[in-house]
Amino acid sequence: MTQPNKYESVRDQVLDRIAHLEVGDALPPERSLADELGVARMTLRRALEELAREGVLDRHQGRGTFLAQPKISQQLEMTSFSEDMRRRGLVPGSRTLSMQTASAGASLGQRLELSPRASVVRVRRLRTADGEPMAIETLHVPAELVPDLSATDLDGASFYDLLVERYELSIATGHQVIEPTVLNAEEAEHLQAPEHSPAFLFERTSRSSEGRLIEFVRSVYRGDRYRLEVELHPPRRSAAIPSGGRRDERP
Amino acid sequence: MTQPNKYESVRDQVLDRIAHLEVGDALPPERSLADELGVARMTLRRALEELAREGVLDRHQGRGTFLAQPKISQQLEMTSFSEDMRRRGLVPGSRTLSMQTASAGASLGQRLELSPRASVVRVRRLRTADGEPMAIETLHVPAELVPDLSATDLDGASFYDLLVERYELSIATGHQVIEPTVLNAEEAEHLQAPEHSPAFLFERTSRSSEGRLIEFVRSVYRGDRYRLEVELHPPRRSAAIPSGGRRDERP
DNA sequence: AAGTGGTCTAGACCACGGC
DNA sequence: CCGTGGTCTAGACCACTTT
Repeated sequence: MTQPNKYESVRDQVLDRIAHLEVGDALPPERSLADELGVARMTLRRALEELAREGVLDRHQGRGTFLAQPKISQQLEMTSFSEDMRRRGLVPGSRTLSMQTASAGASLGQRLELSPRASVVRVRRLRTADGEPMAIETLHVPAELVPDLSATDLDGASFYDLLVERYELSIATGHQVIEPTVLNAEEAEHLQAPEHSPAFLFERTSRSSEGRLIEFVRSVYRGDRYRLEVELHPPRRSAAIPSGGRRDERP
Repeated sequence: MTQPNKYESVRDQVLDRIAHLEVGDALPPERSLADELGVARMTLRRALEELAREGVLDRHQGRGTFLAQPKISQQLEMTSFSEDMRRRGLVPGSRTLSMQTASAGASLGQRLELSPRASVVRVRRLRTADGEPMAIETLHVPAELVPDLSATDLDGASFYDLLVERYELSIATGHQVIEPTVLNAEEAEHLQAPEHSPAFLFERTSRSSEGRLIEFVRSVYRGDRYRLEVELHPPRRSAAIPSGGRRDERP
């Protein structure tokens, strides 16, 4: 039991416990399952809530809890390109276009919360899916975080895996801005798509669990091969800006 | 007390209770606040968790709970255009471009889970923010759900509010596909933006809590005025597809 | 050491679905 | 009616931050 919180380990125990079930099968009732796992029902429920939120389980009051159909649109999570492609049933690949180390400069320094004189590694990669060009990714990382990083390290590999395995850095949270754009001539050439054709522009900054800024990534994705799908959640009532205004009042 | 769940009313009471606070101010400790509101601490915590998830509060173990800076990036929730614009600090508006009722036809019938012969209301609206064109929205609703809907009903109003107030329909969940696109000549004219300039294409289907399909909406947003911001959450460990694979095992 | 939020417990009752 | 998940309670202890 290396997890600090019991409900996390309970979550994993539940996953083991239901590994042999088919989609649509019912789980044991909460009371029995809690008993079986030796935890309070509230603790089990916390684990089940997380699994339901992740889309693994469907819960219905009065009926029971069931193994859900695996979801495809678990999008906009903090996944790497590689993981994202695998979820879409494609084989991810990578070809490094350029790599250099230089001082951050004003604007990049600000984004990475570094001194403008700090050294930053900039890697430009063509990302492929099933061998076809999918995106151009420009990665910026503080040089001190990734000593001895070489271009071949990144060929065909997941940067996030490399961070964990070699530099013991793991990314915990991120902030991403998404805009529509069109391909310029150079991007179009790399991506083997028409110039001016629609594309996504993603700008992501990622932090470690300690809050340290680890990367700034700018990615351009072909609009004809890549799209986002999201499940929209229940409208959070008035919420959000509690500025004196009236809350919703029911008659 | 018209809310069925106590934690919902507690949530609203907390919002009232903190309405006069400035950003960064501390809330009373959970124990006192629970006492004051006459509920168990667990119930109060459920309300506080929701408010923290919505971005209204920041909570820090050992320090306290604080009124958060209003967030801009609460994106990709199931909000209406009107609500979305308000959150961005803009004044939403609407001008109905066209409205007609016709039979669904094959493809639209499929999307709306209707017979191809079923009657569907199609409304095209120009959506504005601070008076400037922001998006073109094409809404499709089964006609039987919205008897006597007229074009003026929708001028300047939120369709979702109208659904609730007049038709007693409320939207619970949705599925949205997001693609980059470019404006065609007609869209460009309505949106007062250059032809071929980047734009977002959203296609959304929404359901009531009973699972009934209520609407299919196709929206084109100006890429120079609208962008998405998302907070990326921790990578859900192996999860999601519980197909016999090993869960993460720590030594 | 004191005070905060975070977790966990054991049990009660409620709301809903199916028999 | 019974069994299910959903809510709520009162209290305990833990982990973290500040004094």
